[in-house]
Amino acid sequence: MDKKKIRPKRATLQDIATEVGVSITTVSYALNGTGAVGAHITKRIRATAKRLNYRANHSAKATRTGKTRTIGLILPDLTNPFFPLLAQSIQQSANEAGYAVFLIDSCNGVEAERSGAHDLLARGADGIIWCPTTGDDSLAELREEIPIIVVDRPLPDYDSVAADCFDGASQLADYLFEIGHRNVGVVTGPMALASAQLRAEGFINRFCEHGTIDWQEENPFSIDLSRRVRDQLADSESSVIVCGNDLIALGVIRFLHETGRRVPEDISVTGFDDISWGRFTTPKLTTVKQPFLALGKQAFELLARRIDGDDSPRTLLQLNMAVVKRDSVIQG
Amino acid sequence: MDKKKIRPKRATLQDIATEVGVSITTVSYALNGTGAVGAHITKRIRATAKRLNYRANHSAKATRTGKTRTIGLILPDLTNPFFPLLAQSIQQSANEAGYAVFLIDSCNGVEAERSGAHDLLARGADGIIWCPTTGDDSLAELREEIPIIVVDRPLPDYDSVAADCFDGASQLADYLFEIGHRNVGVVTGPMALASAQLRAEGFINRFCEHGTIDWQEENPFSIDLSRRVRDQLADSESSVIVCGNDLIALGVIRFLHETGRRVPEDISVTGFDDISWGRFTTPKLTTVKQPFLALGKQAFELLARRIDGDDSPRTLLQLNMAVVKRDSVIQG
DNA sequence: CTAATTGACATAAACGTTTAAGTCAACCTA
DNA sequence: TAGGTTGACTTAAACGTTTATGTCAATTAG
Repeated sequence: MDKKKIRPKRATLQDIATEVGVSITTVSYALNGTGAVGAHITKRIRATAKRLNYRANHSAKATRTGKTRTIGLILPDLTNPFFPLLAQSIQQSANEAGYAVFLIDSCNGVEAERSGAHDLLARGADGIIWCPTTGDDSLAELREEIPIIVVDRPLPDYDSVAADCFDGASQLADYLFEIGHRNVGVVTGPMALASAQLRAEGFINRFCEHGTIDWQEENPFSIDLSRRVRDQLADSESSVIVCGNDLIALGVIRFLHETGRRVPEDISVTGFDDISWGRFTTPKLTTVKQPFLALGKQAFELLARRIDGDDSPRTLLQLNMAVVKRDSVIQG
Repeated sequence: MDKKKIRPKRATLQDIATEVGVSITTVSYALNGTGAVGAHITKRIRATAKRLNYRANHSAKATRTGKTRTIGLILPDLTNPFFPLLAQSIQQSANEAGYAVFLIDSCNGVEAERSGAHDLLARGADGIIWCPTTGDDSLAELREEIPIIVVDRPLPDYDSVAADCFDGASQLADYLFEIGHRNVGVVTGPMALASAQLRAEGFINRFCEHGTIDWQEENPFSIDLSRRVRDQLADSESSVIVCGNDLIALGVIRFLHETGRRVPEDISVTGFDDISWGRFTTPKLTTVKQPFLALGKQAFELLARRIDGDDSPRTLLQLNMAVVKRDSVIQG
């Protein structure tokens, strides 16, 4: 007769209440530990809740409280292994605090970024952690409506949590200089992104104190190299190529390999981020390590404070980086 | 005086209603196009909605309708590049249908899998697409409460959408035989997983018709190789190593390289999945291609039908695979 | 011994929606 | 012209919670 297979309706507070013989209120108080309820009744309520397999209706709770204990995480490209690591660390901190995280891959699209953020808002996320695809402030219109933390790529007018790329790049410069390199080629990331720019400046400022930058070229944060970069590489006589991130470095190593030059025997290469692939390539990649765990933790905690109403001034949190010495660099 | 910075309260149907001078109901009807409302009023309602920057309160809608138009996606490990690709394709289909997707990385933990699913249920997801970490049916208790589609790794008692790994592996066997290989070593994935098992069986069944399997060993779907696998590889005199997925293949190539054997000159290697890294390694990986787009599309569409109440019998959907011939294999 | 306090519960309003069931005028039909 | 139909809108109940306020007995204070 009735066509629809009845998915047994979820138990509600009401069900528990009638079963135990108390009011809905008491059940709510008992389960949330938010009101004065006798020990005995509490025990019985807990028991029947378990027996009826009660699970709170989050939507209802949300309409009442206006809080969903859900945060959104908008990342540019899960295909870049940096981001899954970041996502995992954020997810971990969030889960520990009882938040669920809603991960959205904007696939490097500003439009997807915007619509994803709107979705999050519509679904009632309490806050958003965002890594901007471009340098654009594409979420400007939402800034007043929901707390947003920008991660990895500092953006003006937002709370930001990022590794101290400038310093990390300086450390890399020191290291390369120490082991004898004096001439470098540089492949930066897209200079519109703060993170790419800071890396480039940090390195160049320091290295120029004693060494020389043979050439500098821009490339997307991708393993695919632009024509211009390939041309520069083909002609380069630098002893080391410094890359804006690991992906670029892998692309560079691959190109050098294809054009018959050995890494690191003929030419050294450095990356940036320390994604896991870097340990498994040949040669193993020398790079600058992102503090993934700390990054996720700090970003989430800052967001949580904002959600709880903290309205102290905008923050820019910088975390330390460190050079990871592996095989793609030898003495210059 | 009042400490909390007032985030301007979101506009509600009520606000629009009083502004226009009609009832809440009319506004709801007009905005959803679900009731009979005059053209003129509709236009005015739309206008003021836009002016007040109205965005529906999704939680409230959800408590009333019981639908959130949100689906959950539980994947084992975003760090494995197969999954971001899958996630992107599911996300695309879902977004086109007006669904948001809630991505959860279970980090290969059964417990995280379970708690993630509970979170989804609590947040009122309408359905779940799940790729099981192990062969365990860890979501058994939820099967009656929410539609669940298992993807990539068919599991009994669930609707499943997966590539036809058995057939794909058979094709690979045909190809290798055709170009002259007669002796292979096989590194399978964890045989507890249906996908790993089907790949192994599909290959072995077909290849054994004319060739011989020198040895077979199990390894996690990871770039790290177990001691046993490394030992087998060190002694192996097979002309080709067939791997359970691309990650394993990359690990194998790396190990062979470290132990002084050239790929493919000395020994050929095949992968499975066709993750994007495979195009950028040296040598480029010969593999069997997953139909990512179709996989995501079919999985989502099946889920959507279930959400809409379709209760036809359980489905197992198999999608075609194809061998991708690149550089890691030469004639045997 | 009375009055104030406390502990344990209940009542009822509220959150922002959707939707079944009215209402009421205007139009059509016969 | 009486009766029915339609179109445009409203009323009010409902979804499953939370929470301010109320009630009433038992305990405590003076």
